[in-house]
Amino acid sequence: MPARALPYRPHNHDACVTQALADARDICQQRSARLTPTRERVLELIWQSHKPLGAYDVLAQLAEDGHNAAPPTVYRALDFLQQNGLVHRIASLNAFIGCAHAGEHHTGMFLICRACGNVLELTAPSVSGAVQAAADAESFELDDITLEIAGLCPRCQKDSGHE
Amino acid sequence: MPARALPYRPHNHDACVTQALADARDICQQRSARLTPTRERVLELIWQSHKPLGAYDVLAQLAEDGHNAAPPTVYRALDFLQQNGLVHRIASLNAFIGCAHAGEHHTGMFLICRACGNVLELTAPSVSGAVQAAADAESFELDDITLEIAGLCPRCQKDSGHE
DNA sequence: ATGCAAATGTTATAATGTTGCAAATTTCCC
DNA sequence: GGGAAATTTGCAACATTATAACATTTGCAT
Repeated sequence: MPARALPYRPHNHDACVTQALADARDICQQRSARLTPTRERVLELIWQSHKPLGAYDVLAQLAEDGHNAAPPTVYRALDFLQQNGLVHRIASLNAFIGCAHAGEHHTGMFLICRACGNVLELTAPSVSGAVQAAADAESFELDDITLEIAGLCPRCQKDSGHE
Repeated sequence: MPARALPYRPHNHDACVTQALADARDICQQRSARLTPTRERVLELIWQSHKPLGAYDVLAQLAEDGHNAAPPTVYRALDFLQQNGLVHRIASLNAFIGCAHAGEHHTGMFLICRACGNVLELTAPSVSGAVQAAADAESFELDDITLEIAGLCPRCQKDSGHE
């Protein structure tokens, strides 16, 4: 039993957050990258759910903290977190989500439920392999893959049957 | 010899444009969708190269035509063209590119050269298959795939060796 | 011709993201 | 510890991308 698809199931989400923050601290330690309070707080905010958060949403939440931040503060924190593999940007949504495989050197693939908004990050070697092969066939030197799947998660498929 | 990867090679680009416009007229005819002058002109502008064009670039070019258009004009034309499978939006670039397989019911995969900016659209059944399988494995009902690969095209790989 | 639906025009505004520079903080080396 | 260098933050202004709302015009069928 794979215990997969956490975002789509009820779970103790505090554990997600705690784990993510602990991982982040470890990773930054290892790379001697500075996980400053603002950066850590932004990461925590991003992790508050499995729905991607826009930069301006983060900004608004910081404002609720009493932190009177401007957009560059948020974008810089997000850049840092991306650089260090702690969050991903979802291009099709202009939003950010906590990385579910921080540190692991992976190619993310995102299943985005257009009903509930939750996102599941997968690592699918067969997909990366096929993409790599397709790029090779064109002699294209692959650098970065954006792979975002929109659709309906299992839970929302059921829900749509009987409103 | 597959004669592939047209965008990355010298070619008679006027033929691309002519063909694209002819295809568009056919397709719109079949679907009784109205390819109005503005829409057709926007499509032509998008096809002026194999580099994706931003909505505001299109707007600027329309302005050069003497067409004093506002953003909604362009976005509406682009929406129409997307609806009818004539252009694709590249989410990672916020830009639009002519569809290389108009009418064919395909899942686009885009190889984006970060040096020259050209984009090659591929149809790779093995990739779509792997993606579909990965989605199935999570019981996710797939709706739409965004797959954009950034990297270096063959030509630009060579060029970067000897400035 | 008239009436309806689709398409376009127009104005304003929302949402997202960046630049540039100054001030503060941390690091690192002596 | 002291001080130069580098990193991080604050801040103001601005750039880019996209949409809302409503009026007007056009195409087309009756």
